[in-house]
Amino acid sequence: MSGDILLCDLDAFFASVEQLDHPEYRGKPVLVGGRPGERGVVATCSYEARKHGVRSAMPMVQAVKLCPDAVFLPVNMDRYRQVSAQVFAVYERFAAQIEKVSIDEAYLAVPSGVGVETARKIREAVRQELDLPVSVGISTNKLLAKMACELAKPDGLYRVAKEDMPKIIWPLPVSKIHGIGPQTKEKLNRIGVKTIGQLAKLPEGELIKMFGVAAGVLLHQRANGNDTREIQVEREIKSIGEEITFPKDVYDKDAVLITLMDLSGQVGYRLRHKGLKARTVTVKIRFGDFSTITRSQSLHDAVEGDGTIYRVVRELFIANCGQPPWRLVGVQVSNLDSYEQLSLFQERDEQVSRVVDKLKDKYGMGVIKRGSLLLSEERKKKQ
DNA sequence: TCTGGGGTCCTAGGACCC
DNA sequence: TCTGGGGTCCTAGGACCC
Repeated sequence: MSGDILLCDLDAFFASVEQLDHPEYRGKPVLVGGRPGERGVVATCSYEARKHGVRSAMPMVQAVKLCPDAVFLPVNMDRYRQVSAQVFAVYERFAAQIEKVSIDEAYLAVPSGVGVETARKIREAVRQELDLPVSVGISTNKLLAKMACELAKPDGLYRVAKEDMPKIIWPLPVSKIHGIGPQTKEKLNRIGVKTIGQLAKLPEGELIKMFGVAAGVLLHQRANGNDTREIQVEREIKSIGEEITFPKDVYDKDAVLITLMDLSGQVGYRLRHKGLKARTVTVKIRFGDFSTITRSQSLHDAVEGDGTIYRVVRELFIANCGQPPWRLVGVQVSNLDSYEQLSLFQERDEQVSRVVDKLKDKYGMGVIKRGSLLLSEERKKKQ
């Protein structure tokens, strides 16, 4: 299948939406993320903030030092999802095949040769109708479209042809390749490989020795601009999880269990809404020293009820919780099966969970907290 | 400086089976 | 008496991305 691939990436998306909703923030450094002074990181920052050295994923305390006069805002995910849907509706007018990568990023497949023209129209439409900047990279495969988009930012459009590789792509550092993170970069730098061009000339066998077959072959291909990944319109969900970092480290096991019960409920709710059941339940524990473990259990029968999920979570936590303090806990389900029709003998827990879901749908997530029930149960057990 | 939350994919070892 | 080889599933951890 040949054609043009576009990567559309909304610039500083969360910050841009905030500047859209609050015109008084335009032209100012805007930081969206955790609250300053508390635990948390920068989710997105406007380009005005980037001038001060602020980056996404940076701890908030550090960002405050770099840019104390910035506008600090919490993440308003519902709003961003809403705007994202509007943007994707625009994309649909210009491409039949769209792969949603994330809330602010999508690959579009368009006929060969019309990439630049389509990109121009998309940028214009998104700007006119939604007043948002979107950068677009154009090429013949996903990898090069992604790299082109990096060169297009901010608020631009850029096309990279395969023939342009040596001139435009090869001088760039290896870390610019999608999939090369800090570890891989460091490993390559140690053998003197700094640029993509140097990586491209390295024998494939060498890379396989260093990184194993899968990663070695991939690195060799990517450095040479080869990428056969197709646009995936429908992507199957593999796991659903919720986790939380406590505002302060917790020493009270019962308090952690209450949190785990709430997280189990949130995960179960999302699971049932997707029409799925899970065969594997995982609990994640991060300790005060930031060391982190995960413990999982696969079950004979797939589960979907909040109580069933929590029972496994509770057992796993109690058996593996080590010594306090705890910094973070999480609940994840995987090994997902699509949902079967209710049997006549469905568990009571599943019935209860569905009633709870209906209430949550109607009145919002906050309406029912089973945690408080748990606390009294835990206390009873102790007495 | 003190490190979020949502994911995907890969590796490696061990259990178990034929 | 000296212990193959392949396949699958499970578990834990790590790299990476947005």
